[in-house]
Amino acid sequence: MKEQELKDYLKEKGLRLTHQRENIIKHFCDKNKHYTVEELYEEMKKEMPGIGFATVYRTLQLLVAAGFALERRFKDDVTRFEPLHKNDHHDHMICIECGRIIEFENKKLERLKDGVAKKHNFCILLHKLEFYGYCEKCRNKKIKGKK
Amino acid sequence: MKEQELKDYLKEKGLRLTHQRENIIKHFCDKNKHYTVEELYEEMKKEMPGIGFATVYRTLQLLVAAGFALERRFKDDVTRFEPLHKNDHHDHMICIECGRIIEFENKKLERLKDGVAKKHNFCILLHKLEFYGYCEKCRNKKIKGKK
DNA sequence: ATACGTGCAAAGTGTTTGCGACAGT
DNA sequence: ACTGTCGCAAACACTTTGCACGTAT
Ligand SMILES: [Mn+2]
Ligand SMILES: [Mn+2]
Ligand SMILES: [Mn+2]
Ligand SMILES: [Mn+2]
Repeated sequence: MKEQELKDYLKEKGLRLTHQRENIIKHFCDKNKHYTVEELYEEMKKEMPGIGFATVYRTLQLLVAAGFALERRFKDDVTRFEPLHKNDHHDHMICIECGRIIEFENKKLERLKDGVAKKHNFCILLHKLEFYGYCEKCRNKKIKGKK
Repeated sequence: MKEQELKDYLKEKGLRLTHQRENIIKHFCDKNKHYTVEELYEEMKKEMPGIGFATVYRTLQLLVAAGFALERRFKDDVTRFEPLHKNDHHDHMICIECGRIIEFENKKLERLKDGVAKKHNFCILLHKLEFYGYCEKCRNKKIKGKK
């Protein structure tokens, strides 16, 4: 379980398991969301009214350093964090109407991407692939609206 | 020629061709670079010592609105602008060592991307594809360094 | 007891804007 | 002359950090 792994990581690094960290981890790690610091901070305040923004901020950095979260930034230029569930890599489609984020993975696309990098003798370490447009729901709404 | 097209655009919109705009356009539009506002501002100061940062900033916005430049943002989170040469679409590989940007286009990748979007009933309007890693030069340097 | 962590507020950074003076038409 | 534009400086919108106090170990 994620929480135990985290505890081990903290111990190994000589870091402490505070109530704040424990609660943040419990709240964050099993979600499937792309949180801004602000968003997570707002949710945490409900459970721990005194918690500080900086604590949430620093705990997210910690989770990234520990390999339990990923930092992302989409077109709105706000830093977001998502819990890393497996060692899965995925890319994103973002609806510019409702903000919905659809995750996808496509092996063929990944292979093709690696091929393109190789063709340019580029040693690819990471990549970013994002689609922006309308999700199914919003596109349907648009079509209806026009009638 | 680009400059004439711009003049026509300005006239059509009731906007003015100032010395600042003229010089910025001359300097920027034929380059093949991805400028931050600051970078272009520094270069423009050499030709027009009194020019203001805000003028460069607003002129770049104007060029984007007019369809003569594209706004981009890579991993360093600074807004960049590149002159739009044809109606070409391209994606980028960015060297995390030297900052070199390699542009590429791959029809197969684009088609595959559209297919993936379609599979998810996502109406794709724009996309971002960036590779980060080492360019050929920097990768070779790294290999030599290790010997 | 000893650091590490917290909450607050301040500082940092790049982006954007209000405004009075200036200049293209 | 009439506006649009300029340069400056201030405002913004986050993100990051310093510090005195609190707390896990
Ligand atoms: Mn991918
Ligand atoms: Mn995701
Ligand atoms: Mn593309
Ligand atoms: Mn480019």
